[in-house]
Amino acid sequence: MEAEWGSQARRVTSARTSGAMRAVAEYIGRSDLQPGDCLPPERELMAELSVGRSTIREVIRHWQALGVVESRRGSGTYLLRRISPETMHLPLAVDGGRNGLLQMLEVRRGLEVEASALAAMRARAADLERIESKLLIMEAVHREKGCAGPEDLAFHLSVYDASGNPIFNQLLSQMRESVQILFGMSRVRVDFAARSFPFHRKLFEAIAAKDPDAARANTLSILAIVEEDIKDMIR
Amino acid sequence: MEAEWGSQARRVTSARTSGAMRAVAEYIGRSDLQPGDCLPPERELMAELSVGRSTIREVIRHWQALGVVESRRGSGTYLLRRISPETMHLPLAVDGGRNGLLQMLEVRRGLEVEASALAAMRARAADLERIESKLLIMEAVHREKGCAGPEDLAFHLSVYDASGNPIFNQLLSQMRESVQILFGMSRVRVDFAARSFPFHRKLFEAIAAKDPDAARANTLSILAIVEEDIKDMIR
DNA sequence: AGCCTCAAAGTTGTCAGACCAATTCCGGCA
DNA sequence: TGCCGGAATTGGTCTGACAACTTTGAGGCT
Repeated sequence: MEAEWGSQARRVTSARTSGAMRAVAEYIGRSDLQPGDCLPPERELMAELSVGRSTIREVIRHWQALGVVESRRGSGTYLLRRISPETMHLPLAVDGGRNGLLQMLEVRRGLEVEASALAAMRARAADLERIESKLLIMEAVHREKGCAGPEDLAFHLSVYDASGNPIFNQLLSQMRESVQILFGMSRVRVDFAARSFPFHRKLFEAIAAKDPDAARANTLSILAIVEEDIKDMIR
Repeated sequence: MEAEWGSQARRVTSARTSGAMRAVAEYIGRSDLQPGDCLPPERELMAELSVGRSTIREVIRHWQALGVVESRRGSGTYLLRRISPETMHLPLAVDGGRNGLLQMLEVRRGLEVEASALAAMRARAADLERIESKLLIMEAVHREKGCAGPEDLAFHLSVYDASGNPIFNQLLSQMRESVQILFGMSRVRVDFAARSFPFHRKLFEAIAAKDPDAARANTLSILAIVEEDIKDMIR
């Protein structure tokens, strides 16, 4: 027995273009092109798919908008991320300015908390080792220089990885990048988020103890400090 | 005093196209076009911006890929979401298939929990009224038919709105749609997630009591049931 | 041999014009 | 009034051409 749950699909691209889009996605999925490699030139794709060049260009523009490829004039079109025909794309529009930054931080909080909880539930010995090593590096650098930007990032990335869900890594990495762009040129005070420093060890301990709730709580503590400092800076 | 925090930006579009993209974004931002309204025809934009039609079309393809506009052959190009030149776009790629579905559900859990917590912190009287009315409708339909798909959706959407952060609505709506597409044609058992039904009232009460932690917990309860049923179905 | 210069080839960016296909609009007809 | 059919409008695609830029490699110089 079934019931309508409420949804609608619409055709959004015409036949040839969507066909070419699928073809390109299949080509990328089938080929062993790695990010950074060069796609075949437009004229070649055009001949291979038996479509006009404008159609090929619109397909490329589409993938470009989704961050899958990058075109360099005079050189070629380069793959940025591997995709396959089954890949789903969720374009996210975020307002610029103070407001968008704060909104994005709230979204990031939700993701970060869940990633930590998952890491606590699923981290294996190897994951814990990796996280702890990043933590030790971070603590050392922090003691020496008073801050530890890249090392902090490395620590959190290792937590995302331990969650076993690559989407968190992808989403949060992009959000961090966007936050820095909104900041303007990725420069911050040396003591940025320094007060969050002790909580990183507590987060690690919660993950090691396989305690999702404690991991959630400590992540919230870290982010509360980070967000407070960010709000200070954008004043 | 400053410190490098680690980031890089790159040029990705050429002069005319990016200029036209900005111009279209400005046009949309300045005009009072609402979602659903029709943009000027390509030939008109072409003349107005003094660029070739192919350039205009590539710009439109770009916004189309990002879900901002939709083109209908013979009719016109329609605005789906308002943007301005300051809007940032974070396209995310999610693997399809069973695995991708489960991963997406985990991401959704993080977002949904945070949205509920924010709603509990910020919901005003009008928001609570809206949420309660959706809840009552949902309960009524549920008692009558045994399920309440669209009404359940309406309830959750009102919670997202009460969070005061439109990104949650945008992301979660897209994820729900994607989940349904992965499901195959949006048809489910009539008793889908029926056991989560009582927790909806508890969630509302937590929000009304301005208790973020209770809101988090009840949202987790709802999602645990939903995820369990989904896992049953995709077996 | 090694390095520099520069022209040729290759590639993306853009324009113009034409035609097709789908939709919409409007006037005439019953 | 209401229906119908053709004209106008609009997006979709192809073709050919040229511009702007990068890469490559041959040739010459040291």
